[in-house]
Amino acid sequence: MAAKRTNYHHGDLRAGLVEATRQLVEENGPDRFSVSDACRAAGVSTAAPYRHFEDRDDMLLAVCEEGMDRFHDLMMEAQSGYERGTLEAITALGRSYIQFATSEPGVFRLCFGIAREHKDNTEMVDRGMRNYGIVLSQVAAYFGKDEVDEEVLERAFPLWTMVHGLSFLLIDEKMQSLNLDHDVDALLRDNTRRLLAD
Amino acid sequence: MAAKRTNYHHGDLRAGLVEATRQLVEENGPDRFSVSDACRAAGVSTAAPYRHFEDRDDMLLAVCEEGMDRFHDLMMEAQSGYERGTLEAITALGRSYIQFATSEPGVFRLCFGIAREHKDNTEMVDRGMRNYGIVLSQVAAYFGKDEVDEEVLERAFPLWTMVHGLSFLLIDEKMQSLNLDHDVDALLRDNTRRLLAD
DNA sequence: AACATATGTTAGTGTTTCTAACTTTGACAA
DNA sequence: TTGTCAAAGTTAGAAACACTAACATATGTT
Repeated sequence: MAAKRTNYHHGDLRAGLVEATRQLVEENGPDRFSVSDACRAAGVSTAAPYRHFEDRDDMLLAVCEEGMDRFHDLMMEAQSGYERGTLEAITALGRSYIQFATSEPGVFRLCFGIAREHKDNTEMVDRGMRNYGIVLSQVAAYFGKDEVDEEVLERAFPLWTMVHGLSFLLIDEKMQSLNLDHDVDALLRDNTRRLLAD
Repeated sequence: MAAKRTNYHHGDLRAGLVEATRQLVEENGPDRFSVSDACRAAGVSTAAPYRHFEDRDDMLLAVCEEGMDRFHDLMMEAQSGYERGTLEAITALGRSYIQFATSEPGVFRLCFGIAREHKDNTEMVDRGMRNYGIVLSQVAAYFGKDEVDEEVLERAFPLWTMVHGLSFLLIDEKMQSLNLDHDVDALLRDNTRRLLAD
């Protein structure tokens, strides 16, 4: 993994470190991540990252931002196959949420589980709003509206809570440990329908 | 905070360290917790904890177990005021979930957010099942059954996902950062009703 | 070609987790 | 009452870590 390079300069160390950080977060979990590990993976000294990042948290934040963008693409892709404002389109968005969480739980935890600093970080808040906006827009269409009003906000939020919770229960393997055997896809479909009903 | 003691022996250092750990987890978050901090708070040397705990994770695990028990009491207390198997009783359980999460987010994160090891730990799995069992039992009663069958499992799980997700969104302050203004209690009530409907 | 700047390195400080070896204390048997 | 032992503390130190300061090298501009 440690690409031993011949040049003094790396080329694009920042990107290399972000990728190394992302991989390590997936392998060991966000809290087990160490700057040293990332340096070893990138093949640089332990002081090198500090030319590109403030500190350890800043490296994790970069992975977060990148993750949010990847998640955005995933949602856009997911909704593209369905007619706008349909239950299927909204369910597909939920499925992409769960897919993101289960396919890269480390980054997901980083993005959604260790919020502390994100709240005050415009980079993250903007990306959060951008992503949630996709859902809001679909829910608006579902209710036959072309703008997001109070009712849309009220009806969309429960969907978020549900897929968010389901995602965490999945990556924390609560279903395995409690011996619960649920069909995730059916669950997602039924819950979405029920939460939008009434 | 560091109670300087006069005795060589502490009395009940294990309990003292668990309490110090709990407090620190609340103050700084689980990932910022350090054994050294707990030692300072308890007024002992940094080697002392290792007479009572395997390692750092084991200290956090102890806080977890204690937290699960406290959560159990909270749920029992919450449901006691309502008639068994009613929507109100089930909603009250959800409310206690959210109350636990928001009143001690550090411990909540520890119990539900950093599962890694818990899955293989019978102490935690048993407590998890014990707590979830309270919900299952109420949902069974709601559907007029006196035992937990497949249908009860199917209908109860969505409730867990919903309150679980809501709890995380609350403690991660997503509503604040995205400027969403929802009435949590109303949300809980409506979602519970919708998820049980049909 | 000269220089300023960006981006790397080495060497170090202070903190951390955890272990090894030693010390104190309380409990219990003789 | 006293001797002994185990439990539960201590100090000292190893290894890993985050981060900084001072120095080195490459790169782009003039």
